[in-house]
Amino acid sequence: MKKFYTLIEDKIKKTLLNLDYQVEEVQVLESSRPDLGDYQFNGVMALAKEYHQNPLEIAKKIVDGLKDDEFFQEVSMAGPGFINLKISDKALIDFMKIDDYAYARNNKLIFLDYGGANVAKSLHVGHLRSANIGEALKRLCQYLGYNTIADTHLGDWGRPLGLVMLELAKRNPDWVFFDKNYKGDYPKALITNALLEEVYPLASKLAKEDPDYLKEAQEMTKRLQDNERGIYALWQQIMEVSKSDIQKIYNRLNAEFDLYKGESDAEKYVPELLEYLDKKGIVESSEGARVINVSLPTDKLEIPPMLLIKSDGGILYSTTELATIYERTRNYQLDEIWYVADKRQELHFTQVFRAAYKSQIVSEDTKLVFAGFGTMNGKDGKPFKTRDGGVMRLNDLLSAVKDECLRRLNPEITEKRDEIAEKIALATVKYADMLPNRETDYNFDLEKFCDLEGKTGSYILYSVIRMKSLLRKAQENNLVYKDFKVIASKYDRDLILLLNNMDKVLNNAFNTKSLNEIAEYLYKICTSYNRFYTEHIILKETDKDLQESWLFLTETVYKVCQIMLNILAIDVPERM
RNA sequence: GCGCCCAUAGCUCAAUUGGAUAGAGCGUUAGACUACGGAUCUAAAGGUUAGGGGUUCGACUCCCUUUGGGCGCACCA
Repeated sequence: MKKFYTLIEDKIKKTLLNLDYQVEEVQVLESSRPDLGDYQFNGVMALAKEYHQNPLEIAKKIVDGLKDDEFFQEVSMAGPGFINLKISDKALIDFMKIDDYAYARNNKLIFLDYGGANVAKSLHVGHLRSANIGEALKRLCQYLGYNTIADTHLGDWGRPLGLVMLELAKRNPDWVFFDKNYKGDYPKALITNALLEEVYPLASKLAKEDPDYLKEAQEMTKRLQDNERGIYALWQQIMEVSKSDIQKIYNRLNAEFDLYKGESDAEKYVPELLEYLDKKGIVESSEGARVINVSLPTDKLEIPPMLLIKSDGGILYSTTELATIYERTRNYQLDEIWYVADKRQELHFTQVFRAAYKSQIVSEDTKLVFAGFGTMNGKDGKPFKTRDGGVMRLNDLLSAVKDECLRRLNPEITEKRDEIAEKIALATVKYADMLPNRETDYNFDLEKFCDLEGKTGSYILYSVIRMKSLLRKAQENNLVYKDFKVIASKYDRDLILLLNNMDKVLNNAFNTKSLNEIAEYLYKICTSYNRFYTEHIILKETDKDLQESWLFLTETVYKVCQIMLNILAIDVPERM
């Protein structure tokens, strides 16, 4: 991978070392004052403090050390000691010619846990963020050379299942699943998604209103956890139906998981885990329950203990979560595990992570990372509800946006209209979802998702498709674009500078685990390109060197956009 | 009660983690097509970064404080 910032940073570092300033790392930033330079170096003030010297004198020495380098067109200082750097056209042209956009592979393995769907419940818009962010992070890791494993970790074991089965039992008391003494085979095909979608919300509501109903649900949950034969058979049928529905929607979202494991898989490891923990001697009794104390002496505020076993002997979310880590670290040699979940779960994960380290289920050099995202709220602060009061399903959202895309689609396109509209809709939804900062709370607004103009996924696709179309026409006219020769205008130059940010953007995104920087970057490239595009009539240009350079630049921009879109898991249709 | 997070243009969001003049989209207003795709492009208006104090060369960012919101605090997931 070619790295433009590293080139500049190395030059500055070398200069500083020559001047006897001991620095580990030098950071150059894109200039906030384009009138003064392309890049800025702000480290002088810090050096002045460290070495008790006048910052302006240090800045002067650095400028003197750099200004003869033909890499720079201009090096100057300003204000309290900012260094402004303007790159020479020759350096930019040389860098443009380098065709190296791949990262070296490394042998690190990152496990990503995202999606977090619950079975027996159709995916709704609240599930969007985890799937989008998680999938994009996974692809980002892969692009940067890491190995990855993705698991959606289905919620398939706890009380929700107890609730569903209780309601089914109330409606069908004569079903043999519920007969403890029944020894025969169980009937098939009793469960449908429509049934589950009706039953689950109802049972959930009843449990909130009626303590007795809740108690019965707890008993049902316990029967499942105790592996009662009929209950387990019914559970399997629910799983089968629900899982395929969930997979369908994740496929629609381009979320590709290596594993569709769930809490039920981790549950098998619970007895082994409990034995392990007992041997470690870190499990304590508290009010009839079994807990792990996870507070540390260094804590400013107290972290409450992690609840391992309920007083009725049942297990909990935290227990299966810990068992999941136990399972994963035994099956794979992991360097990091990333959790992409609503940030309200932060305390829970803090407890689980600490318990995992304390019990040495994971070693200290395995990084457990919680990448929390902001909560999705409705337009009026209410949680994303449609008019009828229900939660909007993900499929309905996608279909609504797709309708809008179809309505808008170029009427001259007669083939594959549905497929194209689907891709544009997905791009629009995904882009809108990934544009805000990962940690900020999110206002769900259907109208906003249906907007296809301005800073949207649809705009990005339009721009990229237009680039492709231009390149196709150039090929049809037998125009070659094998080399980059001249920078003709500020539009060309701005675009080139933007392209040079790529490595920096990807690494920032990786370090902060947020995609908005990539989404933002894509938009910047597209607007910059569209400006360039309207300024130059490329196919009509008579200066052949100029024309070739413009086409070469177009192809490079196209290539970079494709890489970014691929990371965000957005597909580009041929036309739109 | 204890604690965490948030408050930026009319609306929805950014701000390279302490850098120079706080940026985008939508909306509003005014413009651009006998040329490569108008889902485009060019402009304008819009800000005491909730209020107050502090830290320093420099604060949307860090500290204190007031107000207003959201969230989490063991047998739910």
